[in-house]
Amino acid sequence: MREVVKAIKALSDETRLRILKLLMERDCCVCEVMQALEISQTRASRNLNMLYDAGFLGLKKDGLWSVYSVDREGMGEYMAVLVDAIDRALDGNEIAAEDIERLRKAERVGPGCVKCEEG
Amino acid sequence: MREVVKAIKALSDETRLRILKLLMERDCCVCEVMQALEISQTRASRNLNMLYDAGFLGLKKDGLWSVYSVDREGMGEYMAVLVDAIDRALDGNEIAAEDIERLRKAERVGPGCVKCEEG
DNA sequence: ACAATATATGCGAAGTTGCGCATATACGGG
DNA sequence: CCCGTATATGCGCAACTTCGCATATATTGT
Repeated sequence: MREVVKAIKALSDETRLRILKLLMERDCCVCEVMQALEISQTRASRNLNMLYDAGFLGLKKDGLWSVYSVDREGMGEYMAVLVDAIDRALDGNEIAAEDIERLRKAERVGPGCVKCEEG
Repeated sequence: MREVVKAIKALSDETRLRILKLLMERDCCVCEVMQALEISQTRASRNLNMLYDAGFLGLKKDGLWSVYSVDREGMGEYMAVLVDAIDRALDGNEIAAEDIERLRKAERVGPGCVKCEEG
């Protein structure tokens, strides 16, 4: 029961839903998530970690980068169903679409980059 | 997006997951939920209302009683998927099973009843 | 109209969450 | 080994949540 609540709590936040939807598009490192969602590094890192901690995401270190991905095999069966429900619920959502659009232009650069200063 | 977050937030609490699972067993009035979950009247009423407000439950007034039910037709399609996921996740869960067991012995009585005083 | 009962709600206290700031950690290049 | 870069984290504050108490509201029977 505790685990189930934890999983759902991980999904009960707009930032994390946007991240999850973004990662369904493709795997991302923290700085790409920052740019796509136009949020701070702390915020991106923390929320990614919450989804990871709840078991929704996989993490692969690639040099300096932490690359997160939606881990459909690793998560419990009911969690995959939850992910599908969210995917469906946010299909065509404007905010999510804008996030994905910005992801296209994102680069693997960090806090000091021009794009992040602008926001 | 706001609606989706609201729906998931409504599910992100142990009490409300127990209530939802209980109502999948059968429709209940507030006092039955109180007894089954061994929680206060305020707590039962408030959490039922949150699930109702998010669109998961239907409400039918029957005299003095407010009878809540899982409203699969009324809710959005993705919400029904969420409900199914939770049903699956809590299948065989001990706490949920005990709630259902107590529901069998529950009666339509209110705050002043012996059963509620005991808890 | 009044009493009894089932449910809803305003308010406040205690706990939790989200997140910015500053800083720590980890990694690769020179 | 030192520096620059990408990510993680301790701390603290502001906002939000949960829930009990007391009370309000609604409904039924007399």
